[in-house]
Amino acid sequence: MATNDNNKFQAVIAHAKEYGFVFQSSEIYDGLSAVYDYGQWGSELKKNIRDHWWKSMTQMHENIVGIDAAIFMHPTTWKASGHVENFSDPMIDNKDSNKRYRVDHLIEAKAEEMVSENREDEANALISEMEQMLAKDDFDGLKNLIIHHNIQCPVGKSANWTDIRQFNLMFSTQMGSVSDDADTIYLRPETAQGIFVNFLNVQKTGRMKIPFGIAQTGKAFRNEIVARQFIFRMREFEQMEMQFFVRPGTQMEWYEYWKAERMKWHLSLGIQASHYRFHDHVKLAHYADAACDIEYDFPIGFKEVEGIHSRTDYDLRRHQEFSKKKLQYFDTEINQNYIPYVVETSIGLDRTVMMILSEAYLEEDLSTDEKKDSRVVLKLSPMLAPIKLAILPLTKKDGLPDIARSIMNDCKSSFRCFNEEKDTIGKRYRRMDAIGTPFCVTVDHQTKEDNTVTIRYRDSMQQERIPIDTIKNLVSQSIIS
RNA sequence: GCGGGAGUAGCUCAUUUGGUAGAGCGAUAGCCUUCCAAGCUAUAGGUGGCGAGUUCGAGCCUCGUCUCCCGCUCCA
Repeated sequence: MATNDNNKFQAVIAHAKEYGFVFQSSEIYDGLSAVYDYGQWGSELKKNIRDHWWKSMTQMHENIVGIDAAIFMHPTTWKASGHVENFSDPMIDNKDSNKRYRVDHLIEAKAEEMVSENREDEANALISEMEQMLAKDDFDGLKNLIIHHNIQCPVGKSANWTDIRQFNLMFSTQMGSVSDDADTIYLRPETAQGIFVNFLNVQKTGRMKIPFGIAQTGKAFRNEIVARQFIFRMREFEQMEMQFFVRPGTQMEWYEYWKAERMKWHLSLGIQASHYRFHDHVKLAHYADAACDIEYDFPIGFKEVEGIHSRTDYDLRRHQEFSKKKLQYFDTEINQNYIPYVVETSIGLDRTVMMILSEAYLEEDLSTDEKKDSRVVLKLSPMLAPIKLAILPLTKKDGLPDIARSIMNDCKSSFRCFNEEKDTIGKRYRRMDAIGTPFCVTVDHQTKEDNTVTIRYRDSMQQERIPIDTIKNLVSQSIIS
């Protein structure tokens, strides 16, 4: 069921800041809008998610290899991909209702209205006029079109419009010497194009046979008009993408395969199946012949975390046109040369962090008849937890810290450990709960007698005695992805 | 970006009609040595988001600016 619990969302955000997961960028300078930094535990969590994805996609799929392409790409890349054309939508605001609209959406709505009134000819004329103006970036002309046809705000029925403004979603910067006059380059708005332009390199040097995939994780940048909701929509964000190249005509079976495969991965994170759903796209992007999202039930409702798109041969075909290089594959099974079709899986890493935190965050009431008590716990999968094991001497005396230290030294090359002597044992347990540490072992006086410690499990809060020399293996087994 | 709300210590908040800021929790050090937060002592931490104006005097009034939250829009 979709929940809409804004308090929980705010609580998760506050917790993430308080316990060193996520900080606002440049906070001492009042921050930078919609840019965030990962702190000491957030960066561990994020890295663990990325590593798990990388292993699942490459190591566990013999026909998928990874690359790491640059953020800067030749400017023509973005002409070929369609981003120059499609990533800058003219917008207009209504001064009375304060609503903002995409100009093309407004005019298209008017055209549909005309069609419903049996004025098809007028509608077609309007659309073609609009398209000419859009192609020329003729904003004055477009505004005149809106005024001339008395297009009103759907909400307030007002025709009191601002001027039309362009919002380019790509960040640009200058580079020393790019050929000709095109010295403006863009920060990539998606990682996918780095894979497409390397298709031939990887296929030939890796002797890859279709079907095969290329995976990549990395930063992408979008100058969002409105970027909000914490790390859910950031201007600088990280994607984990895989482009799977297939024989034309087989794309739908691979599309279904990857829908199932990616959902399996999501469930491996330890998230309830009922918190996920597929959302099939009805209106498809210009490059797709099928598309869906995997949505997670955030405290603010179901939101997209991952997209799975059947991109046809659009990208490779466009790059072939613009680069004039043959981006084709000779399929010896059917003796044919073709441009491969592509099925893409594209997941937002930051959104996944947000998802994991939302799922794991729990405020538990531990009150008994005698005493009121509660705790905040992150029930993270051990595989993802920033710290795997806390090693706590019960007291600072009697040599207990030395024993704790030797356990620490024995384990820390295998996984992230944490050693702490301060405060009461209960307080230390609760602090570990708050950052999701799955295991705590406590060194007490009995340890000196028989080399055992108590291990305390985060989720159940139960304890049991185990020999010191079994600790490392127990924790190692639990964190295998 | 537009409209609405907000910004005082790490966190949650207080400071009567403008008279140069306090508490609890947290943190640090020590005591206690205790297996599930909230025992004792001490210490640190704020030019009141930032900048300007009005005033003898601004946390409080005015303007600008930055950031956050809610709605519109877009998407990974």
